Amino acid sequence: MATPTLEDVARLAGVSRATVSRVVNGTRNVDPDLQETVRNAIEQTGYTPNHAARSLVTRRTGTVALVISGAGGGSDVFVDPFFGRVTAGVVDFLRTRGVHPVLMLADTDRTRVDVVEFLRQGSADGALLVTTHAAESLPERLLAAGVPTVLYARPGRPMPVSYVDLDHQAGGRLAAARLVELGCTSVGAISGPLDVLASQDRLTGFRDAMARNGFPYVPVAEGGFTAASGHAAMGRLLVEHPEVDGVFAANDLMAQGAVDVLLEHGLRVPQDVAVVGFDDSAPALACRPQLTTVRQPVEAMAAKMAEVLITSLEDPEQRPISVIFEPELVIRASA
Amino acid sequence: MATPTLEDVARLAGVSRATVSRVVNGTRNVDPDLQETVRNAIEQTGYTPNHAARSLVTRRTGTVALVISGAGGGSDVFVDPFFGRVTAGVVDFLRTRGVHPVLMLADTDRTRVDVVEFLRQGSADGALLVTTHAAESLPERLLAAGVPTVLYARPGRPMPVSYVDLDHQAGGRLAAARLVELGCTSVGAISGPLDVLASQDRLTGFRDAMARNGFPYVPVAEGGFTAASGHAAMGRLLVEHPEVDGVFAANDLMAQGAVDVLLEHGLRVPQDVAVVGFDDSAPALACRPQLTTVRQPVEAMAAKMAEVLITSLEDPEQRPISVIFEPELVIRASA
DNA sequence: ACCTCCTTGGAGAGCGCTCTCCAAAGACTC
DNA sequence: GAGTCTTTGGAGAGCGCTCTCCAAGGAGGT
Repeated sequence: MATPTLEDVARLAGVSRATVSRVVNGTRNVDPDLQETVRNAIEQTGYTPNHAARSLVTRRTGTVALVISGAGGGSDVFVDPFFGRVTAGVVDFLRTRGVHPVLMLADTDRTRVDVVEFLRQGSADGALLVTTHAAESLPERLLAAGVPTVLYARPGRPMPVSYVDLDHQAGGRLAAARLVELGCTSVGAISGPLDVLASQDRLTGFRDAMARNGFPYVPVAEGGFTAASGHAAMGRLLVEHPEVDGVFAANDLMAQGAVDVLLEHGLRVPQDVAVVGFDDSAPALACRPQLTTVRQPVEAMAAKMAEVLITSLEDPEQRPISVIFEPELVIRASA
Repeated sequence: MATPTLEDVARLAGVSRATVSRVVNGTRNVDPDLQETVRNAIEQTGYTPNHAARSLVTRRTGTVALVISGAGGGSDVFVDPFFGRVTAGVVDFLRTRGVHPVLMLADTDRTRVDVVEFLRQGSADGALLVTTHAAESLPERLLAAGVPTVLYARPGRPMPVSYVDLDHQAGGRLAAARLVELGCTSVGAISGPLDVLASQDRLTGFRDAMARNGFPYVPVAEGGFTAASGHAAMGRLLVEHPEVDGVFAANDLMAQGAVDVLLEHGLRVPQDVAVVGFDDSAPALACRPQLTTVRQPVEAMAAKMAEVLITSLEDPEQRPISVIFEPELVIRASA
């Protein structure tokens, strides 16, 4: 048996297609008795509205694209707990609005084109773009295609697009203040990739605050936001500055790697070297000692991002919005 | 300007709508010169096929639902690296086929109904269901609704549905063999939630193998697949069996929690107590000492799940398929 | 040269829904 | 009680696409 259509329900209920549509969508007034009849007919036929047909006329799909633009490496972005947290936040908000996210990875030019195509086809109503690299071209492409878009993180070049972001510099300052407070005399930093705005900002904030506290120079080793890269970066730092007694790592994964190296070298954390991480994600708690870290409320930020998109979908005339979140220092054992 | 339609392209190229459609979709032969003309017209108008319209007639959407049925708790399922790995595997395969996953959480009855509705509306072509609890009702609901479905993990009750799974019992046996090989004389197990088939199977396999090796009784503490629950379970085990020198934890997160407790009690791992985890996910590597663990090839399994769904979408007459993966022991430092 | 077969383009009928318009009928005003 | 306004249901025109059918023309067989 073919799936029942509006027509079938209408015939069974003895009304017009329009009336059934009104009952289903709750638009306009429909006589209560008639409504009852229609509902029965729906029940009896097991009718479900066809999404494609509806979508064709309303020009709405009820889905949004959640685009994750890990620069380098395919689907292994998911090993970073960051993306899981973003996903969680987005899903958490969208589900309250009956909207569903379709997950897309944009890591090559080909896939970036796919994303734009996808949106232009009207397969989704808008895009949530989580990108790290400042040079990412998707924001402008999406903008050019007229796709409602919200970014996680400010765009590399100024453009009229909504975004949510963290005050990364403030986060860097928080970390510096903690190390200074602990009386560290020789501090170093493990930064994220420097083509990522957030990395630059965290470092800038950290350096500025250190400078204001009498540390004009801070040695920096660049990492790649992975535990292994943090491990390597800490190793380099240690070779050049064996006297280091305070380290700021630009995310928890790298902090974890750094702690490992320190321990391997027989140094105690935090007694010999204090370590401050960034993000406050799962590794911060799993790490021994547990990490003192700068909290980024990823879930809340992601949820906000979804919220901004939904509102701008409802009112297309709305101007771009930006929401900046404040980081927070979470003191645990490592610093 | 309104978005261009097939009609616009056809008019510009001086051909019929059908011809443009043929060029776009590559169906049937079209004269090369004409093709060229049409392609130019497409280029010129900036035409993109409308997804809803196409979907309405083809009855295909090019998306599948990736349903994650964490029993208890909303979107925090993503803190478990397991789901990130599943997502990665699924995305990795689907992208090669131009199919996109829409992420859905089924944690309440309401959301379960939503999932079924979603599929019945034809918003997606099929469902990938990742569920842990044996009592999950979605498989039968989906089956009843005639939705092509593939499960990650065998269904709680036998039913004609495709699935991929791991030989969890073999995994349990692998862990047992390792502890026996190390000469442990008093072993305990931290199981997963016992309403999860995989937990039961891992435990059964472990117990059977231990029994065959002269350990008729193995004390068990039930955990909940989180680090905290592993911590608590290990604590209980230690109270009742302070002499324990070998532990099998049913996933890495719990193993990590267990190791923490052991260390807190001044016990050395693996010298005093050997610990074997399960999954070989990120925490296994992050843990100090790094975990010896039973590897579950989650990404490959998830990719296979997607593949099975795609093939059954292509051939709806196909009978259910099941694919069982073999676990593997990964020896690191903890055992 | 006639007939058949194959290739290729066009016409047009939907796919299932929403929504604008219109008409009918009841509720008002004065 | 006539005219006006306000409900509420039905008719029907699309939304943009695919795909079946048909016709035209060229190739091949006899």
